[in-house]
Amino acid sequence: MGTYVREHTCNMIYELISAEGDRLGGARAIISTMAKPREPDLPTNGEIADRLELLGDLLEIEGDAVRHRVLAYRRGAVRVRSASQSVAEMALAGRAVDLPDIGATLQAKIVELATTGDIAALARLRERVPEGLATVARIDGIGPRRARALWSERGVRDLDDLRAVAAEGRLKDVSGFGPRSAERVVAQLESGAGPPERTRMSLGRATEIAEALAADLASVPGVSRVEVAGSVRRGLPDIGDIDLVAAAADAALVGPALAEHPMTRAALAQGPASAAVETHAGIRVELKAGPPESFGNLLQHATGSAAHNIRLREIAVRRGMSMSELGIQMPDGTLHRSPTEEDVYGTLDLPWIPPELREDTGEIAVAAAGALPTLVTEEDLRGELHMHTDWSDGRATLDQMVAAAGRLGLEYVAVSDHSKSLAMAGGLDEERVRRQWERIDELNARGEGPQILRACEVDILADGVLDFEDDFLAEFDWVTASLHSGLSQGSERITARLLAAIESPHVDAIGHPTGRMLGRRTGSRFDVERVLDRAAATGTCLEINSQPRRLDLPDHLARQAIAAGVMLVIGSDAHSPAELAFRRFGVTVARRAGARAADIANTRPFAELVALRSAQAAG
DNA sequence: GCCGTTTTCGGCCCGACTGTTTTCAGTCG
Repeated sequence: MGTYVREHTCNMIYELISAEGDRLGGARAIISTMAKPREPDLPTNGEIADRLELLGDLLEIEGDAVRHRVLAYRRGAVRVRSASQSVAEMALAGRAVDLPDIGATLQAKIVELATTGDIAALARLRERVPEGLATVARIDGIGPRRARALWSERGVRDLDDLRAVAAEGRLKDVSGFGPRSAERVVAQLESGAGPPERTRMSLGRATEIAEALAADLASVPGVSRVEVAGSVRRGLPDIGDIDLVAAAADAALVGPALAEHPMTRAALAQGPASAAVETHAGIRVELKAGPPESFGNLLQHATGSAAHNIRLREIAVRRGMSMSELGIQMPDGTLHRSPTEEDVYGTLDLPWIPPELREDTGEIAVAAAGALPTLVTEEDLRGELHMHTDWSDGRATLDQMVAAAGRLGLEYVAVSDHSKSLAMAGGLDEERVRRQWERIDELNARGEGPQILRACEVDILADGVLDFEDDFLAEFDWVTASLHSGLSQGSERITARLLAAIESPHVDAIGHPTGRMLGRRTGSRFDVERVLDRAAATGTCLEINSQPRRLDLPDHLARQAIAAGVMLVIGSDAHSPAELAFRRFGVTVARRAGARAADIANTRPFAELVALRSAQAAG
């Protein structure tokens, strides 16, 4: 019965998603791009998106095109960039039009790019408008109109021309420019040219800064509530800016408090309803403030994503309403203000949608059908199955780690230090493992605190052999197998190593399956379809590693794993007591993947986990 | 250029902040 309901709900969601036009179609996409090598001569999604964007930019700078035509190119570019399949392949098969925002015209242009290497319309446009102006227009405070003015009034065709004009002090008389904006452009050109790459940081670091600021601003007199919004609240793995919202009787009080905060390096903007600053950590913080009566509207608006909000506003418009951060203008002209987000969504006849799902990937249709899953929460986690002690590369003792897990209310905890081949991390050989077990047995004998599992993070060696013999592995309560070396091997070898571990009757989970490190290295390539298929068949769990630099599996693969019937585990990979708190980020990834508690193995009591494990050993 | 639970034509999300064209356009999120 339970199983039926679960699968039925899952299928329903999947069908709705498919009906939405493959917006959640990461699954098939990843399979096709990772299972077989992409045709080497086809343009990547990024290259296609760059061309479409350039087409839109140059059209806009030229100034003759209908504004919405420009926007259509830009929307198409965004959609192509975020697509998880090869859009060139899709276009060649006539299926790119299945993507939202891609029509017959854009598909034809993508086919043209894929087959001839260029787009004729773009080539003609380049003859009329200098390509370099697109870069000029991307400078902070310039934009297409001013770029066109620079071109027509000063003959500026690229960044170098702009530098020359600026150096001669001939910027300030260009229409649209005053002394302030000229100064701003000059400053940018001097500080290393071009549009600056804004600092990005991990979700973990951004969350820390955002929550500290929110707590401090909440104590400002007259402020009743401050919440973290934006991409931090949606749980994206890497963060470009921090959004905060405040409820205050007088909104104008909050901005100055942010500007004067010790973390603030420079104020960027300041108005009665919003403020922006840059912190010493180099990240931009946006603050919006409003009255408590419409706090729900403000929080919903600032949480985004932009695409999700646009979709909602379109729904509102179709019903004769108009939606903004101030409230929802009803058909009779009154402004309906919502103190809570539930009321905002309710006004559109939708259930509240968890922030982690607000990416315009089909979640609104799922919500409208009443088929949103109840997502897993941190409170659902009963045990920790991946953490280290100072027996290997952890920074705290076994006793300290176990005690910390106990304080978090965990029922069971796996002591899973590295195996012998990972010498760099002080990996344990069989003898040291047995000594560690003696200590575990002593602690368990006391009957206090969480149940401690004999566990390990065993290396999957470069040839696919596990770092411990089968007989020895059989003695552990929980075995996580991970790749730590040879991560750049080809897809075939990585796949073979993962499959070897998955097929072992003693391996319970695969740790950080892709090996990605955010901002440092992309994950290993492997045959996702085969790995998921065998993991499901053998009952081997795949880990969502909660370390902010890993977050691995990534959300799209976790979603695909759930659809394939694979059980997931959320592991902190903690190397200190404080890092056990990273579990919240693993939970966030799981939620972005649409995971319910039932999809996560360590939401179960240990007895059930043992049953799962013995079923696997028997099967 | 895209798209349809009012539409295959006629629309297309919304407001804040900044600087400058002193009543608003450009830019941004």
